[in-house]
Amino acid sequence: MLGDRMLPTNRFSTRPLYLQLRDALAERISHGEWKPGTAIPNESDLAREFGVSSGTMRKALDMMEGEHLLTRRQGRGTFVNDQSSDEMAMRFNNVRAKDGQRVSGRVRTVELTEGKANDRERDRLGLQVNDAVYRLRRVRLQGDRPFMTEETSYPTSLFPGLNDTKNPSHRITVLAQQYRLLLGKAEERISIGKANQTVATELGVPLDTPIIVLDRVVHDLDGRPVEWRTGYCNFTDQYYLADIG
Amino acid sequence: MLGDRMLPTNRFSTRPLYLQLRDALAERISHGEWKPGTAIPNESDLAREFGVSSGTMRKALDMMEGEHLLTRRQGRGTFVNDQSSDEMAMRFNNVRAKDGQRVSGRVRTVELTEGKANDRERDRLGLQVNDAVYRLRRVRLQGDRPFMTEETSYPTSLFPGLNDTKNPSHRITVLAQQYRLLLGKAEERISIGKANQTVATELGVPLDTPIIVLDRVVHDLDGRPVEWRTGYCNFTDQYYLADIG
DNA sequence: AAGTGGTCTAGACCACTCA
DNA sequence: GAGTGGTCTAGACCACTTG
Repeated sequence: MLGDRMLPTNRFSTRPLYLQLRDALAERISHGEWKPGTAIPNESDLAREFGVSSGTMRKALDMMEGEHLLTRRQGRGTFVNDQSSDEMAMRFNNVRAKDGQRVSGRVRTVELTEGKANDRERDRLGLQVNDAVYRLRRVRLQGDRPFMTEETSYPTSLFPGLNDTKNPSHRITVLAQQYRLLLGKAEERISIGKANQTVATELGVPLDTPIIVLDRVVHDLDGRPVEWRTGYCNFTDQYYLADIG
Repeated sequence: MLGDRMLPTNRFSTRPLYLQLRDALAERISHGEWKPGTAIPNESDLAREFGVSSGTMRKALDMMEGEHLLTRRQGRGTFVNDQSSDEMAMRFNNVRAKDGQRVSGRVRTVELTEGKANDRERDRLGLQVNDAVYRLRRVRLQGDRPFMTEETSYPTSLFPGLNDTKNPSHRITVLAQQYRLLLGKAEERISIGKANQTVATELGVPLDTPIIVLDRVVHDLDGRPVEWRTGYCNFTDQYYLADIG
């Protein structure tokens, strides 16, 4: 029982305890109380601390493992995932080289600007009329060959001061960790298009070359849009791999 | 405890009980003992029948719900999913109309043939040199306009007599249910291509028109490939939506 | 009111890792 | 051998649906 200690769970709420626990533990991660890569207390200690049974605590921890916040290893412990690791960064990247390997490659940042969100940005990012965004243009290269040029928009409210950063990461997982956001799901729309002048120049292909357009929105754990990216891909040596589960 | 009754779980196996239970219950579905759309016994009755605690039985049932085999509804019961329902059929279809709705549309079957699996079929379907496949060619239409032409291969060993069927379903979920297969995950490779003569004719577009190529393998619950489909899409009014979890 | 799944408890024992 | 997560038990109580 909670007794009279002040803990972030509420016995009188109708929200299931294990969800309240998840929220409380997730907050410890996003607030930096539990740091990436470190171990957290074991299940029974946490259960005692929060005044719940270990089964209920386990349900919360298992859920968080499914949300890529934690990794549990039998005999070792429970660890906070480092979102800047390659493994976590690749979660949202479904572009593969012909050999099946995920493509990370080098990235060249072309431009960073700030402005009022336009119609499409407001739609995709769920913003209001006067909300502002940061816009980044980048080119991704495999070896020396550019295969994707992208335009990315971030709500300024979620990434304050991003424009003052020297080299803002091109990985949304890294940015999110720096700005203490926990990422959840994403969706990506894939269609076909033609290279306009800008895209053609940056990809080094003729004007009107057929290209793949990737339109991706990444959300945080609560479903709020965090990043909108439009990528223009010359998929001569790559393909997109969608897992259907 | 199991006592001396013969039940398909084994206390001496190292495989966790809840996984053995899942297998046993899945078998009841695939064998037709539990029919699509019907309710199965409640949790505590099942637990008693198998001689396990209700918590362990629950873990198996929850897992099967995650595998789209069952649907559980508080106050009502646990039901076997009907894989021929629209909802289940749409699981593997990520093609959307511009308005965001899933595209089902009409389907025209062009050709059904049988033959030895070629190199790519053996690769994608994990077949041996002398294994045979059924091949189906179809055209999918939205309204009166064809937007995808597809070539699909099925191992004959999994779909015996498919060539004698009058109108074999174009939905893998329906075929699987008819042939008592339980479906698991799928992966889809998306790339860009050009319409060859056949594709151009069937889609009603000029030769060499840029098209989206969808290369999909559907597996059963045990990970065995069940269907390989290559779709050639004229995505003027559609796009592909990938969920990233 | 009866029956269902959903949550929660308070343990026990096992499998695995590491000093 | 001490400590961890993974499995399993045998219940209790709650929320929801239906006759």
